[in-house]
Amino acid sequence: MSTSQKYDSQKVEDKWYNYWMEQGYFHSEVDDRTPYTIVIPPPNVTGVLHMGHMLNNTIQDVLIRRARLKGFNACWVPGTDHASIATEAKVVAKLKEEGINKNDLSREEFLEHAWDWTHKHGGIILEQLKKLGASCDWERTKFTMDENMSASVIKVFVDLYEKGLIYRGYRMVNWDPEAKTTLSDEEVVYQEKQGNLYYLTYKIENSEETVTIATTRPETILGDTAICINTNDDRFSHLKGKKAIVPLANRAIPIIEDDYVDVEFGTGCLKVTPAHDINDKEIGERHNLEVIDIFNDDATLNEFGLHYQGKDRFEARKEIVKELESLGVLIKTETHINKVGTSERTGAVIEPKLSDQWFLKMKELAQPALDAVLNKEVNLVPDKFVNTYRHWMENVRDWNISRQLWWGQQIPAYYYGSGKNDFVIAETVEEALEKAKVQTNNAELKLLDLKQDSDALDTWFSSWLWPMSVFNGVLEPDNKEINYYYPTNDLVTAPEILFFWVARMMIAGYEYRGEKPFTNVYLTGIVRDKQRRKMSKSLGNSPDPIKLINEYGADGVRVGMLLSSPAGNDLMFEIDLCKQGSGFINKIWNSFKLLKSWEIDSAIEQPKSSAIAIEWYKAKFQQTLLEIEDHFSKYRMSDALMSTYKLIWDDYCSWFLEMVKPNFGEAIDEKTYKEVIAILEDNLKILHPFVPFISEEIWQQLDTRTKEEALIISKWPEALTVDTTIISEFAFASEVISGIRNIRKSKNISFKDQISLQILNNENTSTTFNEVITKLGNVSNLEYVDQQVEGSLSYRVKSNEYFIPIEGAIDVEAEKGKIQEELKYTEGFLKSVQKKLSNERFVGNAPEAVVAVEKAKQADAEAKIQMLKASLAGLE
RNA sequence: GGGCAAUUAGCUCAGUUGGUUCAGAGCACCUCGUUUACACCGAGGGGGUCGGGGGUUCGAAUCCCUCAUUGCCCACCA
Repeated sequence: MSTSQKYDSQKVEDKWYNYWMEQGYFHSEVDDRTPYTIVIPPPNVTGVLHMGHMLNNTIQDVLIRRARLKGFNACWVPGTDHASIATEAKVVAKLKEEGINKNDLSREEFLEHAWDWTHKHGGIILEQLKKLGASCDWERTKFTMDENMSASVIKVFVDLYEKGLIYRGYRMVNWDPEAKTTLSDEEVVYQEKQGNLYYLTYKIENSEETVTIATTRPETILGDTAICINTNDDRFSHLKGKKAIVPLANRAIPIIEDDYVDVEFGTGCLKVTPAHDINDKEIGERHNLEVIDIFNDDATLNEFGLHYQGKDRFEARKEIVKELESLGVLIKTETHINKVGTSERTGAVIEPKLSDQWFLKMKELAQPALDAVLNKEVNLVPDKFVNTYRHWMENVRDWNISRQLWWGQQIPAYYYGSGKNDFVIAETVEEALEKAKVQTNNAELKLLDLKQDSDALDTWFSSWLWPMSVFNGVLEPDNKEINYYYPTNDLVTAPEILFFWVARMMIAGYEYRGEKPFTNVYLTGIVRDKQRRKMSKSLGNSPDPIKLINEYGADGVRVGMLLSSPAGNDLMFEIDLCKQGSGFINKIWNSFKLLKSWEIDSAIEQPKSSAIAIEWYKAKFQQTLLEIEDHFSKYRMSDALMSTYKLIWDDYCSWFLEMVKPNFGEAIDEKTYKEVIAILEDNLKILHPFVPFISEEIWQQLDTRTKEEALIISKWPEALTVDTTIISEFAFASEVISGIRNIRKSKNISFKDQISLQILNNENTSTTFNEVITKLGNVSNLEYVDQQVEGSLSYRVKSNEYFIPIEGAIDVEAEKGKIQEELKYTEGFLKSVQKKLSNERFVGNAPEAVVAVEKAKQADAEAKIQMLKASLAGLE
């Protein structure tokens, strides 16, 4: 074996990923083992991998690989989401580039384009996940518009309708004028925007009087159908029962009274536009007002816009303001900050709009999903999200599930007439026909007489079934896969979609299986740059994950992502993290190179120090493993990684390998070598979830492995409680060695110059201690002497004292100063301890153990003071 | 407007019921060092009155109050 070989991450990673795929290690089938299941949060089918996916999927892969090693039947189901709005927008844009207008296409033609696009770009992101090392069961890859998945959605829709939970309603909804569709409340993002508050004067009919109102949207006066004053506002009581004239439109509208009006805001008078404001709509309903919708679907003004007809709402606003100003109607303009709803997808300003939509009643459905979190049947990690979740669930509102889009599952409502309620709901058009015949009492009805609702369902109405539908658990609720894999174990996703997706999956899970969809929800943070800006394409601050992988290796990037990302905390990503990650990979690789370079000699007897090093490392390993298990059990991934990192770097490389390393030119004894290999193998097992590639590479280089013996399916070491005596003895010894290093350092003694060490008062030491000192003493170029030499440098560890005689160059005064300083500190320390012990209230109230500790401190300090005084005397 | 969380070293964060090991880790920084795996290295080092102020207690980073700042979520005030 060559020792000069450099680690080539790209080559190694491709090699092992292909091997794992070929051997089918990622694939899971129902068997007798306990399942461990994760369903991937399906990325948008036409999306590309970004840093958020990297973090998210790294965590999932760590969990799934660890579960696999722990002997579970690990199943990670991958897939993609059709993402109706996002994908449809992309397809529309692409068609536009080609000079094709969506409106000129039939639904079927458009869908053909959309499928083309999906087939062309779909799955890119899944290929990218493979580069990261994601060990998904690719044979199970699903798409939310697969036939079964869509059929599940339709079945659920019909079922919920029949239960009376889905209804069609004429309601105020969020209208995205760019995508020309409604959005759910969750898809609206409120942004603070600087706007204006315009004060407009309306004339009172048949009078010289006027009334002034304040509005942020002057263009909507064209849709005004009332002026509203507060019932108890005396300032305006004289206007009661009169009518005001809408400027421009010159319509007379009633002046009404309602408690809704805030007398403090603006002028205390409110213009009412029921078609374009949810509050106005409610007032309108209370007062039976006319509703005038002034907008087209793209938010240009319609015929009620008078001479502004056809103009965009914001353009019209500017012009109307000008006209109102010239008419003397606009009497004042104030700046005003208000929150404007925008579309999560297109960014367009949302227009509240009245329209017929499909809704799902949520209150009753949500209850079991709320209870599940409150009684810890489902754990949110970190649990700070429980409050947020509860608040949302307790105030959940009906879900607008219809979208005026084509890309998605079409709503299974079939109209047989033009009346509002002339429809039936059915899974297929044939069934619909039968139902319609019954409903209309018309046996002559034909398929052609039925017209399916043109709307598609909200994307989340398919993804909320994901944990069930990927196992076909909706269409065949009793199939063996769903019974085995469901409920899944962990869900890893972003808190942004806690309501969009997580909550709704729970709702669907309880409704359709009477059971939670997953036990733990790990909510990751948002990946940000160093300036805390969210990483995004538009800001250009997001590195290309694939480039990162090429440069630092997937293992390196995985470590980088996990180094600083506690659950729920945002990750401030910078390239340095990947450097640290690849540095760790390099360290692992080099430690392996060292081991490979050793000559093995079966004739050599095992040195005592090696035996001790092995015993110590095994204990240290177990101790750390317990720590790691604890971190994992609390989903503290960074901590689990850091414990592993330090175990490997500090304990294994810096101490253990130094201890067992044969002297230059010598061979290693066979017994030690075998133990080192065994230790390395255990190391590789616990490293594997974090750094799957390099760990498999080394594992396979160590021995010829059959396909049943690959690291990926080996056995995770069992965490045992061990006697930690040897660990503390070793720590004592390493402190002594550190003392020598310190002196070398402070006296500028080159490593090449051997130094002597004399030990005084060698108490509290053990065989272990002495062996470690001897071995590491060699490494430290140390020689032991028996007698104390005049003018030695000294240092102390516990109550032992160590002297290093150095010819001539000893500054006695400096030595004395050092000791005096230490003495002073120790005396001060002793004083504080004594004070505590002489405090009756402390001794009376503190637990015995605490008092005992203080007493021990006192004794130690007293002993040390004596020793220091003796040293000082020796120097005189 | 309502609610929730946070504030510990230059940065990102640990710190479990107040008390052994309570002021820590990683990174960054500074100094020194090519000795036979690794300069993607080794050995050292500096650095924090635990956001401010009060209180409870023998004892507070930890519990209570208050103020300040930041972040997140929710909400129909024109």
